[in-house]
Amino acid sequence: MGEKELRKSMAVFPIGTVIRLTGLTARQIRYYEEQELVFPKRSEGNRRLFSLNDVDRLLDIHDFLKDRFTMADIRQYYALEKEKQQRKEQEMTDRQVRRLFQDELLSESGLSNPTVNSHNLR
Amino acid sequence: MGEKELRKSMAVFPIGTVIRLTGLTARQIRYYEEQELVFPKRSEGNRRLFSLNDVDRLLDIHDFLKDRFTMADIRQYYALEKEKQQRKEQEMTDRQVRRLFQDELLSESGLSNPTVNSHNLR
DNA sequence: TTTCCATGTTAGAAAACCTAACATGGTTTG
DNA sequence: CAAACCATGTTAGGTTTTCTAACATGGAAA
Repeated sequence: MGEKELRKSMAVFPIGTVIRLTGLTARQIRYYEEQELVFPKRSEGNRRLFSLNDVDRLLDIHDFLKDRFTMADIRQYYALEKEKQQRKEQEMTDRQVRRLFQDELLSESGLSNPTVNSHNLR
Repeated sequence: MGEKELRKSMAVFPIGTVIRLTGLTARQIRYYEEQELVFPKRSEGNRRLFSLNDVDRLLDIHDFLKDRFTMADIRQYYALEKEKQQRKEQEMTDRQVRRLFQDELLSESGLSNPTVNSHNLR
């Protein structure tokens, strides 16, 4: 995860800030969490902490609702999105594994400097 | 001001978040404000609200202090920065005024379509 | 040494947030 | 239609967070 995505996923906003940022009410935000559509972290004292991604998602949820989708619909939508994302990530690691394997072959066959593997470079 | 700078100057973080983000103590943060080095906004209920720019500045201030600069030094430094910035902005508006003036001349002399001024294009 | 400077600590009050419960006005659904 | 459901409003009582103000402290400067 890059620096930018990391910043966007940092849980830093208490609910009051999110209310100002989104125009939603506390009730709505808490209900969306109860419905497992967003997953804010918690402070030591149990106060909700939202990330920028959470804020985006809250706005998306509200748009869906305005378009007369139900919470269950939205939950399912995000479940599918998550699966897609996970397949993508699996593809990435598969590719990395193949690359590692290839490196091994190269170094063992003596075609490459045996003390240096390409995936260690940079 | 572009969209990005606008986001960075939005006062959205309560002090607790800033504490987590910077590692500074509440005492330090409040003292830096008392010394007029940062200027957080206030919520309706009088709680401090910081922007990302404020967070950056707090970290900078702390670095200056670690380098044994005094608050007065830092205050002066930022005063100079501000002047520089203001001169720059004045330059910009001067340039705009000259351009507007030029446009007027052109349109009145009939060299340009009188119903369209170039600074209105795009 | 005395003073100053940046920060720690404490106390009491107010704001913000928490959960849980009940209320309500539109949908669906039987 | 009546009953059930859904998204949201409202209220109450309790906890956490933040506020200001004041006094304490250790190291640097005068």
